[in-house]
Amino acid sequence: MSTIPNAVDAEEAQIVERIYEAVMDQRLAPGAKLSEASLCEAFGVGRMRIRRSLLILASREVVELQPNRGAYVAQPSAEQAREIFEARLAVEPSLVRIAAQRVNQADIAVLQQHLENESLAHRQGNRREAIRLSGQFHAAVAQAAGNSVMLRIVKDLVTRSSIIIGMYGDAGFTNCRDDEHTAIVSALAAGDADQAEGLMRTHLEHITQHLQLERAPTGAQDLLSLFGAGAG
Amino acid sequence: MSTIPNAVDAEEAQIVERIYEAVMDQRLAPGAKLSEASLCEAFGVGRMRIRRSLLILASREVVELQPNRGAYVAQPSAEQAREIFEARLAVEPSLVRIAAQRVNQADIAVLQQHLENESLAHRQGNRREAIRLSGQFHAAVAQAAGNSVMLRIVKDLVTRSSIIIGMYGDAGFTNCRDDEHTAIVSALAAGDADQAEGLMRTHLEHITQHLQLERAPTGAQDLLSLFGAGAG
DNA sequence: ATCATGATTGTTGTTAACAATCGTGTCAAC
DNA sequence: GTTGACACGATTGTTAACAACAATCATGAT
Repeated sequence: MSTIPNAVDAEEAQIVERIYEAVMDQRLAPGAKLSEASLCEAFGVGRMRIRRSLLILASREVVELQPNRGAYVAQPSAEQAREIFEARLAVEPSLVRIAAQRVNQADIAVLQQHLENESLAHRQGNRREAIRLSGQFHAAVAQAAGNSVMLRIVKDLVTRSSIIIGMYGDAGFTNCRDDEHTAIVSALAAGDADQAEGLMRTHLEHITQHLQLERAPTGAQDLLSLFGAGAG
Repeated sequence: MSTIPNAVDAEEAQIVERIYEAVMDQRLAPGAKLSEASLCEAFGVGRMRIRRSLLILASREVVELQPNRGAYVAQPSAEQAREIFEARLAVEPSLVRIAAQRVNQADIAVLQQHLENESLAHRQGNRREAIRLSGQFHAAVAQAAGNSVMLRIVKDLVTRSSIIIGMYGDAGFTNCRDDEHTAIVSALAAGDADQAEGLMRTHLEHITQHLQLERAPTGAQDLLSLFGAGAG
């Protein structure tokens, strides 16, 4: 599902996508520094590519560019967190309604496969994969709705949500409860738009309820071990 | 209302914003070429700034970056047009509902001032200003809703809508009918969320109905006369 | 006359060196 | 012992020159 920015360059899009995913499954903590030199080494590309990638990520507000200081993984404020989840509550119920009216058998199969993968990751205790898939489920719904514009919007919101959950979420709480995902897919398979919309709304409300919007940021990390030498 | 991208640089943000607005009020036609040299001359800045600005615009899909060919104002396909208006129909009714629940007297005053300005531009026959304000009304609603994340989303969608209307719209049709805007503001002032939502929905459906999704692109233009020598 | 071919020109992409800025550690003064 | 200034090192920002690519136009063959 390479839902990368505008078709600037394949290599560049891949860099953006990998940082995106690293942020999404919390391998990159909020506030982590993304120095140009480290990224150059990690991805084995010139400084220009890194610079452009960081600018794209900044324009999506996944990283913050501090002038003369460098790039850092974004640390949304409590107010921004509120706005992001309010946006999701405004967008995703409508989105799943659209999906319910448009899905075909193949889309359902894809979603069910996704549920399977989520369940597997949970059973295997693969926390990172579970987090990543949990977030990507919402993007998969957008994909099923057949609207790439909304897909992009949801993907950005979900990624920033992962950061927020990392900052303000309960300790053991990952991202979503997958049984709620299962219920949504069931409603989609039944073509019940009302139910799907309602389930999505309550699902998002559940996530929001597990946030404690008074917290402190985390630390930095090592980039080379994440991206360098065949890790993707 | 400087709702520019991430706080990269004031000068850069201004360049992005001005191109944004030029696209929005159709001074820059769909498919118009944005050569680096012309923009450097027009804005009086180095190539690097222009390059970064174009990348930001491309990541918002307002311009298209063709490798080794340059930057062009985007030309959304009929399918993309459908998706964009479907997204607006999914987002903006929910947004105006939020606004209805949250607006205070000052917000209403701002919106009414906006209606005033729209009306004035219409009466004066200032077509460009009318188009610009007509689009910005929807951003103003997002502002009234107090959600900067959704403001950003709506602003991007509205800008791309302007391109679409330029490509696929009826001849005399500008952007929105401002009496519908007036009705929405009235509903907001009355705090009637249901009515506001319904009015926004029908308003967007009206716009969609005035599109003829089978057309050809337009031509190119002169950039220096647009941005150069004190024109903004 | 039309089409293919090749040089030319203009534009974009890339690189590397340089300049500016910020954070840190050291040293002296209080 | 703490605080301030200063200098050093590291990182980012900028510029300019160069390379690569695409479009255009002229040329010549069919």
